Amino acid sequence: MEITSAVVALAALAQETRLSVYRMLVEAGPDGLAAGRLADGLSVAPASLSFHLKELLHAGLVHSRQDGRYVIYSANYEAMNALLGYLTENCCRGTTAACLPTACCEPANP
Amino acid sequence: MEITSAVVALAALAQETRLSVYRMLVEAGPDGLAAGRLADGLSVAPASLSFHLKELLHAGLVHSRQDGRYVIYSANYEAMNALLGYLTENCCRGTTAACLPTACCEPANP
DNA sequence: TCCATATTTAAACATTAGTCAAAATATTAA
DNA sequence: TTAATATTTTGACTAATGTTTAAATATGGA
Repeated sequence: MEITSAVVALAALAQETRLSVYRMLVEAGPDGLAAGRLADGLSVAPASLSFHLKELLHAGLVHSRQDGRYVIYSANYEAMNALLGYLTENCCRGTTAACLPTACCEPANP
Repeated sequence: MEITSAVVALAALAQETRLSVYRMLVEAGPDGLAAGRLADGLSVAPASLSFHLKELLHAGLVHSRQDGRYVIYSANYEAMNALLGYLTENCCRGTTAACLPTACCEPANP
């Protein structure tokens, strides 16, 4: 992963509405949710939601597909994993056993 | 984890210099690196680096400690893990077995 | 004490991001 | 075709972000 795309992805998630949308989609699973569902669930104005969904799309964090008059959004799990991998890459130069997201290195010495 | 602190952490990482600094610290391990080392390694002006380190500190992503005339920064691995956990929380409602960063859910259906 | 090194702070400036209101586009149903 | 629903686009406005230069603070050694 390139640092530029990591920055774009992180910036996309670094906003409360978008992070909420994203987490809703992560929880929803591969089937995703219609834009209107997201707008209702989060009480966001449609125009605002559309703006944020475009950011998430542009960052490659979500997919969208047209379904009749609805547009269904879903999380891009591959992108998510690539991002998490990028953040923890070469953690502690691999010297610590459990250098994974759920237990990435020991706490720093006090 | 609160959404507010997640947003602050993500915003802190959503900038090329800060992301580079952070990854350098993640790789360095608990011992950390002096500010000057980071500035040299990344060719960033000291004032600019200081600004970014403050952001990372404020976001809780790094620790700092004074060591003589140096200030040593190190990654806060607990904060990192909390953030990654927050992003993948309740992924696919738990219906998919391998719902973890290294393999978070199956790809969305095409 | 005085000087050099290490780091932070402050101020000014240009750039970018988010929100809102209004209008535009697309799809379905009557 | 007309009306209603779903979503996106545009433009205007305010606020926040990142860079640079210069000065300030702190530590260690001559």
